[in-house]
Amino acid sequence: MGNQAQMNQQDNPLWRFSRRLQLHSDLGSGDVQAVLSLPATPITRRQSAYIVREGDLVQNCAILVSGCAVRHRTTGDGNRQIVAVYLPGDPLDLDHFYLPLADDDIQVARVDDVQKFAEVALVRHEDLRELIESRPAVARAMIMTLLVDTSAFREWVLNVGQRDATTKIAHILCEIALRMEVLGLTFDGSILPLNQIHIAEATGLTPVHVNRTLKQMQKDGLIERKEQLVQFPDWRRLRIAGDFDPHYLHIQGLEQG
Amino acid sequence: MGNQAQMNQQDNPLWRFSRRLQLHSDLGSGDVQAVLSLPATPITRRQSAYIVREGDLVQNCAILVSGCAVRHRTTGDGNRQIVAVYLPGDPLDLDHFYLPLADDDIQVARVDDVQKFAEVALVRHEDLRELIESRPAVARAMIMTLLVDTSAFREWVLNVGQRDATTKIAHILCEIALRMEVLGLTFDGSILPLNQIHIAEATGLTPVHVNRTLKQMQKDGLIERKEQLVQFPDWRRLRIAGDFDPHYLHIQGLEQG
DNA sequence: CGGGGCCTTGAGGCAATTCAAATTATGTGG
DNA sequence: CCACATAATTTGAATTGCCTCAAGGCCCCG
Repeated sequence: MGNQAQMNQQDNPLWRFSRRLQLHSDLGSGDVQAVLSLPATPITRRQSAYIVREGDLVQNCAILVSGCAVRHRTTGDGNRQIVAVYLPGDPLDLDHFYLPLADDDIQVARVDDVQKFAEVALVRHEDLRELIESRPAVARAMIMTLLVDTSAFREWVLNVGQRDATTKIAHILCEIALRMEVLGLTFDGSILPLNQIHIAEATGLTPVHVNRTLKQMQKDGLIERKEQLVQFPDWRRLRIAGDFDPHYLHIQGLEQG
Repeated sequence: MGNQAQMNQQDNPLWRFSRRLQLHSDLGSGDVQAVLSLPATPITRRQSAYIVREGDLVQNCAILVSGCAVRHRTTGDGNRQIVAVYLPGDPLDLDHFYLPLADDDIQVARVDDVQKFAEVALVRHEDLRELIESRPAVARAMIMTLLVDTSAFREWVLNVGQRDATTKIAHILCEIALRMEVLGLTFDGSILPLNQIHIAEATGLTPVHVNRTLKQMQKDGLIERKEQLVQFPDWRRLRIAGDFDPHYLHIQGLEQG
């Protein structure tokens, strides 16, 4: 029965989300149950579909269940900058609960290879309000999650502003790899959720230069690539090359990788 | 008496802070009074002094009263990136209330010209907790303030990642000018709170290039300079040159500048 | 088997950097 | 109030990391 209950729990679309909340804050089992019991509407989105558009007045909070999404902003002359990458379990726009007018686009970056779509769970702001009013620990966990994302934004300002191409790319790879690992998504050996164009838009480089830099990183043994797979033969070296110190992600119980 | 009371109110070190909170959210007069009555310890800091250091376990929330401060992060090889500029009335680190381990430095960028120091009001987290527990509207206003800052971080990722030197600099000038105006600090004609090195660190450019770009902007009539003063002969042109759309600052009642 | 993503490669150009040094402000103590 | 130290701005010359433009190749999918 315990086993059965656990199986059911992992089938809950919000299961990874509950784990994500606990990366930064402790929740009681009642809190976790309350999160898992949130009324959530599952929706699916194809590759490149928008989940939120700049200017939307958002009524729901979207939580990524499968696939990968990116948040981006655009300059007046159309240049795109990715400001965040979202993985399964990540809330995409908790901020819109407090500030419902969206100022970024959120878009599917990668879909499930067999299903051909990404899954998102929508939670109405009203239901969310009820949850956080009855569960202060959950409210706290959500705010901490928001603030950790904020810390990551600042790290991205630094990454985009001060590092050279190789370091920028290595840094982003490290961040994604670590976050996947911590959420039980096992990056190493699995498929990189971003293509070279995404990496370009996330680092402020051109796709051409990303391509050349990846080539060079491969030659230097920093990464290995077979088709869509990206592997890290030497995690420590990549971390150093990417000037990556994960403290800005505020992950509980992470001493060193 | 009413006049007297108002005078006293403006002398309160937290007066501008209470106005800042109301930029994004409405507060009742009881809420405002509660904010103004917060026990705050005034401290002074000289030019370039640190208010918070990366790694600190912060016990207080710092609110800038006078002068200018910047928040920055540093790469492994010592390159600095400013990620935020703070003006009088801005809370410097509300985030540390929820996530007390600092991951940025916060430093005085400019002091009062006659007093030679910047003023900061320290509010103990304990007192802050009491306030937000008794005043939900204040709690909400603070979270919204945090999230507006977050939106600004994302705009900075875009600014640093995708725009050319002139646009980057014009954008930052616009942001600071607008924020000063909205807080009643009247930028135009007053002294720019940042020097060229700060602008360089905020835009990801070198000080040398910032200097050359400012020269060019002056020649093009985008800005005017007399000693420390920076003036904008044509606000509209600067806004366009800086690709500046203030919606990301979520300022209530701002239709267009 | 044709078309659309995505990746790859080459050649040339430029925006911004690096390095170096002079000039001008700002601040300090005698 | 001047002499000195320090910080900030300015200018020049040479270099380079990354971009632009352009085209070709691969693979998946209908």
